[in-house]
Amino acid sequence: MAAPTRKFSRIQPEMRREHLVEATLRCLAEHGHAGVSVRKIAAAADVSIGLINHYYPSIDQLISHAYETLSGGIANGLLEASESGVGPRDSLSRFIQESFGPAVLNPDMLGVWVVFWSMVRHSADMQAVQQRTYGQYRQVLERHLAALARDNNLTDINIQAAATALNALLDGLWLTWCLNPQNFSVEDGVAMCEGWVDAFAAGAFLPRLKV
Amino acid sequence: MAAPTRKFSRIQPEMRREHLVEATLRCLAEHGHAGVSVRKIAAAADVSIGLINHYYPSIDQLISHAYETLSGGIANGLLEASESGVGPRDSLSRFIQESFGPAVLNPDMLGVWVVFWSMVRHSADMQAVQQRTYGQYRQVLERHLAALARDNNLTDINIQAAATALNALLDGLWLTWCLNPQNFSVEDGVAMCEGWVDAFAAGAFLPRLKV
DNA sequence: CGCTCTCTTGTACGAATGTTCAACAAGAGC
DNA sequence: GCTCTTGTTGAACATTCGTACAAGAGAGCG
Repeated sequence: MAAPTRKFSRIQPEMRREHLVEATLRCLAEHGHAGVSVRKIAAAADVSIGLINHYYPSIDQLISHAYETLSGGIANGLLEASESGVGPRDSLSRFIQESFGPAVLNPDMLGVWVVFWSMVRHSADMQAVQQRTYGQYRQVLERHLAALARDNNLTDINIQAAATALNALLDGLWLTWCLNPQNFSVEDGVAMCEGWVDAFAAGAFLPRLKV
Repeated sequence: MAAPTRKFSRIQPEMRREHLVEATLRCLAEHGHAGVSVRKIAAAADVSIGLINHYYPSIDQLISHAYETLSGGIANGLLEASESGVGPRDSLSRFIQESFGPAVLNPDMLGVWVVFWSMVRHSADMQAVQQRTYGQYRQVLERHLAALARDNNLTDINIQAAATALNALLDGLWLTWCLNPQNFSVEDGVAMCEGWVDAFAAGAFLPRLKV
């Protein structure tokens, strides 16, 4: 009578890992820190509890892998967006626009990042991922800022510090907005960042950021 | 022979609450999210497990109280520091200096704030504390920035957006530094913020931040 | 001194946690 | 069609969690 329903299906390890990471991110976005749970993630991925530990010896490694995946995805999005610009000034505008896009600026995401940050201090793996991805972000900004400085005949400026500042402004606005989206509008956020880049191009930061 | 050692001592409710909050902050700084534990906090405060629940019906309320205490303390420190300045420009410098002082810029603190932020989304109490304290920070910045704008004959500038941006720059640098203190030096951090204020005073943001 | 109030203690309980492991079954290879 | 590999399952374990609650003990007051 009842057809013997398939109890589970096999998937290639690579696919399964991707599948688990995706479920992890969904779980963290929904439950925040409470989502760091083998059982909750297993339920979100619709697999058994044991399968998680089959692929990841400990749950920390799954979280770490999810961190790397999310960071890499966003870094790629920002890189692609900025590369599509014509000239450094336009590239920076696209970087800013993408930073305030729905994929990045999302209150649900705050719950995810907060989990990651909380683990950076106690996990060497997470520290490594953090440093690598932060380096990626800043490197992209440094390249465009350096080109912009050259275009505007700005010399002896500390590009690394400038990229750090712009990145911090973006991060700070992101954090502020995620904690309470009513703090400011997306347009104002973009305007504040664009204003910073304009000021940079005009040499407004030169006196403080000499190399 | 052995003197009957006192098993515990009574303290006035107000003092006890302060004592518990202090232990909570120490616990969060040391253990991060794992520090959100009645047992760990009780051990840190050297009291019994039950006493926590005597003063706080649920642990969330203790965390919320700790959030309010820490935020209020830092807000007071920043307010006092900035009030000691002569004129708006100096006040802002002192605000910046204090923001990069050891009481605020401390990697241990990141673990504490991360716990608070993670609870903001799911707790109305925490949301209320967040909005109140963020308003305090920004209000102080708005006052000094408005005075500085007046001194420099800048009109029709969106002071609220400017305060948001400066606050975000401070927060973003704080976050970046706490995640990895080797990202930049404190002096560079101060320089980037001072540079932003200089650019603001020079009217560099006027085109983007018209009211 | 003794009474009383309540601050404080510590056990108890059910629920949820991460990890382990033996058993099952899907699907490729022959 | 059979075998074998291994992806997958789910029960079991010790641990930790937050909260409840009855009993104990400090300290002020009569």
